[in-house]
Amino acid sequence: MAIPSKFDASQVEEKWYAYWMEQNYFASTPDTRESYSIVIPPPNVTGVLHMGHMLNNSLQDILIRRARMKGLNACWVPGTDHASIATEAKVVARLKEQGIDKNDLTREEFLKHAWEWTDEFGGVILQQLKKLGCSCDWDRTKFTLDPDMYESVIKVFVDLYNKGLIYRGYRMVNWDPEAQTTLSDEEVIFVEKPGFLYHIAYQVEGSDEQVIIATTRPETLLGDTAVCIHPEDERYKHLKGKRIIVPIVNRSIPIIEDEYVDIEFGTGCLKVTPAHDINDKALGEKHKLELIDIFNADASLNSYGLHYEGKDRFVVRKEIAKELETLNLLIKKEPYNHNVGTSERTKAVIEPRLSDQWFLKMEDLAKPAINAVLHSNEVNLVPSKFNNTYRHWMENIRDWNISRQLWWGQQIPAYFYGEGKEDFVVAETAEEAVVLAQAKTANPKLSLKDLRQDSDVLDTWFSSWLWPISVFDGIRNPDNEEINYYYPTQDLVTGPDILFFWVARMIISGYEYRKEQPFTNVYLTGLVRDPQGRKMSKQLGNSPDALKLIEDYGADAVRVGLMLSAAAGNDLLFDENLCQQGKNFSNKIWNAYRLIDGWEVDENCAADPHNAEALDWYEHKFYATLSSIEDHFEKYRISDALMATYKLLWDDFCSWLLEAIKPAYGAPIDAPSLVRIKNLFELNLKLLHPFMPFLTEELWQYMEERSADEALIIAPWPTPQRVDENCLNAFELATKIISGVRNFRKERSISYKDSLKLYVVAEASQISYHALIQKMAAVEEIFWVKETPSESGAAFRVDTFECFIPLEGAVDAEAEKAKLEEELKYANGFLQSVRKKLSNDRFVNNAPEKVLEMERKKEADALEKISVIEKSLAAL
RNA sequence: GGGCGCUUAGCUCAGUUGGUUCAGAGCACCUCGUUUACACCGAGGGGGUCGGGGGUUCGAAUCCCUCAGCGCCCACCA
Repeated sequence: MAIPSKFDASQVEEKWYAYWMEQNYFASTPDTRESYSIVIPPPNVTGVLHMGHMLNNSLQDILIRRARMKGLNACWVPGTDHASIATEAKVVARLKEQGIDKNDLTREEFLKHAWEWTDEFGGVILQQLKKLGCSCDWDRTKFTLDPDMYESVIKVFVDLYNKGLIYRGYRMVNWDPEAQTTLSDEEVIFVEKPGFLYHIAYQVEGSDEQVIIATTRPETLLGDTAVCIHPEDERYKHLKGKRIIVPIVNRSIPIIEDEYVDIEFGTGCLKVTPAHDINDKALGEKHKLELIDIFNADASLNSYGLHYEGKDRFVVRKEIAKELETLNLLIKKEPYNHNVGTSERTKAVIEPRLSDQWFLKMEDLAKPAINAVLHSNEVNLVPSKFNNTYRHWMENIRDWNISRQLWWGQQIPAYFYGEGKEDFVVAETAEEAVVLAQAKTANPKLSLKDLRQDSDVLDTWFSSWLWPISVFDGIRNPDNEEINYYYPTQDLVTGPDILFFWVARMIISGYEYRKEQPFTNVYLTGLVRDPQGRKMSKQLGNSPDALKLIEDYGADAVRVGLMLSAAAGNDLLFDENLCQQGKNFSNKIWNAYRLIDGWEVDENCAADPHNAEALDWYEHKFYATLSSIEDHFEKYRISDALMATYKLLWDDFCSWLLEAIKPAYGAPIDAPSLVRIKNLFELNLKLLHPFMPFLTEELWQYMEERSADEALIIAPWPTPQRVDENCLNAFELATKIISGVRNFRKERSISYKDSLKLYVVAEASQISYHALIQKMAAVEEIFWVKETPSESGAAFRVDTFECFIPLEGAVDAEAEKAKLEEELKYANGFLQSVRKKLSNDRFVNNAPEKVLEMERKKEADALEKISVIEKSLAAL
């Protein structure tokens, strides 16, 4: 069967992916082999594939494919995340389009819509991963809201509650007025926004005096319950103990003193609004101030807003400034930039708000997780520079607000039976709750219908932090075969943006629920940016369509393109040219095989010793490169591993080996050489397979008929062999001579069709690969001589060997001379610097013997080179 | 405001404990080439005082100090 002249990626990709699936190569079940497992960072169920997914899933596939070939029981668990706030926002928006208001629906009705949405779009992204070639064990696909996963989350909540680690607190939380839910601190992004610093006059009670306060949020004065000054502030000493009138509302509030106030800032006088500012809240508690919440859930003003009731806070800010102005109370309004917290998901400006929420105490839970990364190295972050970031966050960890005022998610298993703060019980089921409530209230008549389950759901991350355990059912059945076999997993590949959201918390839950790390290595990828260095975003429209890229270049090419510049932790400036480079590489390999495939064999022909020589060399080169590739993989330097493979294939295999053994036009190749080159090509395909699964499987299967257990995807990874360094060095010397001759031709515009004679001042035994030199440099004959011939021609030097090529007339003696003098000058300068070192006593006395030896060798080599050059000069 | 990191060829980056092969790679660039695997190619080539300054050392891209520029994380002062 003749191989097509072009590599048709799309057709090949579909064919082999289907074959791999059919043969169940991706599937894993526990057996006697060592396990190697990866859990996918579950993408949002409604998400679509973007460049970030392409990057980290390519990496995971490379790792898992290599592990599989190494004979490990490789298991890559795929799945999706319910992404409560993001998904709920999308569902709400779609309902709105259909004219349905979420508030008009019951919880059950809403969830029905959400599930419909999930079933419609959910998993699209998993289908897209298949196009990339991802070899996930699809039978294991999980969703964070699957019943078993749900159950695990609830079980953990109850357990942590019973351990006293989960508590309910009336706290200042981050309120997203658009999604109308709280956010964890991590979900709040501070953005610098232009605003104003308003200077407002407050009347001192029972006096004509006015006090000026400075604020960026004048609308909150409606909730002011004190004005605060610094106890040492001379300007305001006389005000101590007095009261002040809040403008517009005309409420009398106390003047309090606290060192919290910065005398330097603004007027040194601070209005205190405990309900709407975290610091003011603290002041309020310290000074026992009244607390006035002036906002509704959507951050419009409530009845405390008086005539502003119902209007949004930003509208009120403007209007109240105007009113103050007409009252002559607005003294000054100066432009002022300040940081404003915004919602990561909805971009809405966050309001600090007091409410009842559920919290998880983190400090003690974090301890083993700190130790694992920073001391015991049970978990390695790659690159390790993230250790510092990790430490800082973990050592200053705050309690985790885990409740969300949403419906899409795991409903908090707390059941209320009364109106009191403590009138609730926590249980896995309502039935258990009844029993608990009866006991707690000492009321045996209390029944199911007296219980009202907390309407909030849990933070999405409260389910994904269990992911490496729950996908193997290790929460519900902590001693099952799967969890014991696959846990801990080996590698986790994800972005540093979710180091705290997800990675740190998984480590925490791992130690809490399995007493050991959830994974050994965390490979943190960089962000994918556009060629200008900007983040890829929908708004900018600078993100290429991932699937279109695969269509245009082929999945293998896109993978190669991404890997080529994806050092761990470094942002990657993605340029489509990288995919082109990947495609070029595909083409190169494809054609290399076409060449081999086209060779006619002469069965009668004995093995050509020159071919054997070159094949021997490549074998050594291959294994030398293999060990460096293994080293790169050990250190998670995936792009280096790929680059080493790339150069091995392109330069060593194609440019040197294939050219070396390529038969002359129309001539056959000897059978033993063909067998060997095919074996070597198979080794190449194995090395390449994790990076370019489709192309390599296609070629592998072209080479010969393979049974199902001989597919490349499960072929054994090459094992390192002893490498003969002398062989590699000798070959390199030969290639330098070849390059020398080629350069000689180039400089003089001598075509390869014109054959040359080459004289080398050396013993024939000092240089190997004579036939190779002749063939690759198009040299008709090599003469091994004691002295440079005196005929007309030109010389060049390779290492310390003088090479000479006779050439009629066309040699410019002056130019030759100038060139030689230039070389001589450089060599002399080099010699001088070496001798200067060697004549320095302090160097000779202090430098290690090894270094001295090298310097002496350098000196000897330089001397030899100088003598060679001088001889040539004399000859001219 | 606190902490961490980065600055090496036009671009993206390697350079492990200071010392052969330390100034490198890929891409881009320049020159030549239709030699039947590949022009998605081949052969050859140019290009950096390793951000500036100072110091330690026999010796610094590598260690220390300082300045400049950039990035990230944390906190969030009205």
